Amino acid sequence: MSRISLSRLAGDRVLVVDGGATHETTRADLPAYVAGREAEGAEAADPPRWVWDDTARWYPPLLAAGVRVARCHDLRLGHHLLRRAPAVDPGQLVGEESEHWDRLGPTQPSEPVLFSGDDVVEHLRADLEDARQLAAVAAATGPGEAARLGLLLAAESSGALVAVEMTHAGLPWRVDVHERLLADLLGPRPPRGARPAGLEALAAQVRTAFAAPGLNPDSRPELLTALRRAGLEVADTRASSLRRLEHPGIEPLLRYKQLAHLFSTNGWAWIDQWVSGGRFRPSYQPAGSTTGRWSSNGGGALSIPVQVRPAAVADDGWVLVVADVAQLEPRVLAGMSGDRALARAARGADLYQGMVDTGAVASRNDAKLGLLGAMYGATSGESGRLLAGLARRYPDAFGLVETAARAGERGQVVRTLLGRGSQTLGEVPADPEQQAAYRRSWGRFTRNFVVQGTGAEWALCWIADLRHRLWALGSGRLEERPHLVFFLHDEVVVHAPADLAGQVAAAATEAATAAGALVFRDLPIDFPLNVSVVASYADAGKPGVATPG
DNA sequence: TCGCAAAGCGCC
DNA sequence: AAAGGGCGCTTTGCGA
Repeated sequence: MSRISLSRLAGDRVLVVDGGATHETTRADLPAYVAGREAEGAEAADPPRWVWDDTARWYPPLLAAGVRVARCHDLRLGHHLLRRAPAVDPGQLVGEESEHWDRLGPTQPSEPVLFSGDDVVEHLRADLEDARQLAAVAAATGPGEAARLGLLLAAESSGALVAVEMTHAGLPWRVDVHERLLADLLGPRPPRGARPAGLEALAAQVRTAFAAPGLNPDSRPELLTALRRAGLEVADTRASSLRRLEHPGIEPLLRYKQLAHLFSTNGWAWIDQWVSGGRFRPSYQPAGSTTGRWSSNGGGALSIPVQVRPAAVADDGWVLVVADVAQLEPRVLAGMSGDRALARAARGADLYQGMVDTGAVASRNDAKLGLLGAMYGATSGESGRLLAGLARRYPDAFGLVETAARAGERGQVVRTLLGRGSQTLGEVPADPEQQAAYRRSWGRFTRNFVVQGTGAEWALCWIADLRHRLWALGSGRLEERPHLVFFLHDEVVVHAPADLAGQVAAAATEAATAAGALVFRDLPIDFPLNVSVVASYADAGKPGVATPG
């Protein structure tokens, strides 16, 4: 496989290093060059791997020019990952310009790419950093570590490609449907700074019910005062607290809070800002979370509320294929711990039911409660009570999270299955009691880190594999073929021509199996998917069993 | 007047 | 029914 690195030089020149050969091109000529090498690679069934400082900077112009690449290596993500990887000697990453790579942050989508205050960072040599990263991986300590890290870097980089492609293609979004929904619930769009009529009417009801004529329901102190004056004892203004109260004003107040939230987070202003050309284009941040999960820094892609999902509608003649993994994290725990009993329970479509069927727990609810408690570090309540019994049934699985928790409490770094390391413990409080609480809290974090992080790795492998399968199903530009339009932790949405829906669904399932085999070689685990073929995202998962894991 | 923290709600 | 992990976003309230 050829590995071709690209670096920005002064002006609009680009340095291309292809093995031993070096030449220059320009930003304007780059798409044609990349397209040519991709075509050659496709013919030989061995596409090049493009090595660049930041996928979010190099890939958008290529896509805009109609050029899709098969694979890349994102040096920024790679550097960050390897610096924290316990199997890697950080000294391997030190060299010319390396301190700049240490400080490299994600590019902000709002930042104009051409303007940068730091000239050195703007012109880092990709080939030099690439050589260091390759050496660091090759020298990783421990059997199989280099291979696992290589897989992780490839998956992480592939995820970066997916992120840019999803922003490029966008999630199909029907503004007319969204606006009708808003109008039905809130009334017509109000002038800037004003409340919609629907909210104003509810606010009036609340004021009347609590005999508080001047009350602004958006103000927590004012609201608390009004509630107490009405004889209600309440510590805060959370909906869950309010729901416990008996008072005729509570119902309109809860309704007010719900609609006010919709208005401010996914109302007209949100549409103006994030939907264009019939597409919702959020900005994704691969590995934005310390566990390796993605985050998003614009548009709120991590929480497209159920309320507005009816507006996510496929184009005419197209469908949305929505696939999510049932109980991802418990399955990941089974795979990474090598726990045979839990793996056996994971064999069917419903892992929790599997635990009941093998006699480990009395009910499906107990299974869920107990496992979630183990992964999140519950200590008390119903969940805590179940832990001891489950720990005997699944010693390897429970042992793994328990070990991670103890390590975290001691201030040690923990790692995912493929080798991502956790950050180090922060400043520990001096007060003994506070210190103990802090350490326990950190232990809960590291306990969850190993499972959530490995789950993120499985998901990256899943979408990386799916991306290739989708590309092969069509022809033409990316957005003319079935393509990913949304990804969130354990769920994907593919926009596809209706006649390819069956093949897309099959591809998603095959990719899940492939990812399981890649990540959990020794103990392959089933990763059954719930797949829906729908016109609107809101209709996904309707007839199936909804059991987020 | 600005920036930040907390509250509160949404997603997995 | 709530608890336990990870996030983003908006508004409010407060201190500089």
